[in-house]
Amino acid sequence: MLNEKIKLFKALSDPNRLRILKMLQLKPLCVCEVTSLLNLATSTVSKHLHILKEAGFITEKKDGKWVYYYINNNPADKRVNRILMELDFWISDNQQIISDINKIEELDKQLACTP
Amino acid sequence: MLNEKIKLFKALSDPNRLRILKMLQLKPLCVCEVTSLLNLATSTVSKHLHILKEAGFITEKKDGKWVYYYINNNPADKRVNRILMELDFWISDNQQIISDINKIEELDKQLACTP
DNA sequence: GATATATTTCGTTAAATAACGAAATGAGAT
DNA sequence: ATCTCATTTCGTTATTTAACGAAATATATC
Repeated sequence: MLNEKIKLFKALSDPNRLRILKMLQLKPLCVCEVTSLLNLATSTVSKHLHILKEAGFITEKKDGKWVYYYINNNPADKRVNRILMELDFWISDNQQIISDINKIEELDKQLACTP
Repeated sequence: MLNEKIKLFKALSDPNRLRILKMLQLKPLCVCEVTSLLNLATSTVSKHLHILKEAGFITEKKDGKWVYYYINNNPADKRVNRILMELDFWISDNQQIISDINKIEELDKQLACTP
């Protein structure tokens, strides 16, 4: 079904989801860290992560109390792999992305994941 | 702006627009031909074509009474070029697309573009 | 210039999407 | 077993998107 093929493009059609992908390429992050970086409601972030996972871009793994999200290193869909490999080609030179990456460096998990 | 980068993915996030791209790769078509093939309202098709044009995938050229749409051979955005070059990679093996292509072969312009 | 006809624009409707906060869930820590 | 959080689900709202038909526009042809 053509609608199935499109899922991938739809997943990439949101600024926040692209930001998440780039973040996770730097290192795996738990939901609360991503939430802190995007400054969105946790429920919203959770949904974005779900969409990215369904499309095959990311995977999750529990670690202690937290669920960490990872870039998927073994995507079933070769197109997903291509996009992940060439992500910079598709969303290069973006100020928002650069700022995100800087924030990740100085991210204090203790602070980000405690109310 | 990240929203600008996304325009390309959004343009690809619709089944009918992907069908149009593949059709035009076979040969240029006027709006009424595309309309006849997609079986949608002409106004709807016109909008899809506009979105594809805005994203840089296609160009238009008047010929007689008709406006013909072409795959853009000189996209300003290198990403657009990549997608056009590798379109089969992104939407391969789709029954709908195959059926469209068959219909184009036996398309009678006279019939398609006259009420 | 008038007419016929293809195409675009406009206004509306229905469906999909993104966001929020609150409530429910689930898994580790006590 | 209970408690404590992080996470997900639910219900709602606002925005965006896709579709239609009717009306407006534009352009060959007569």
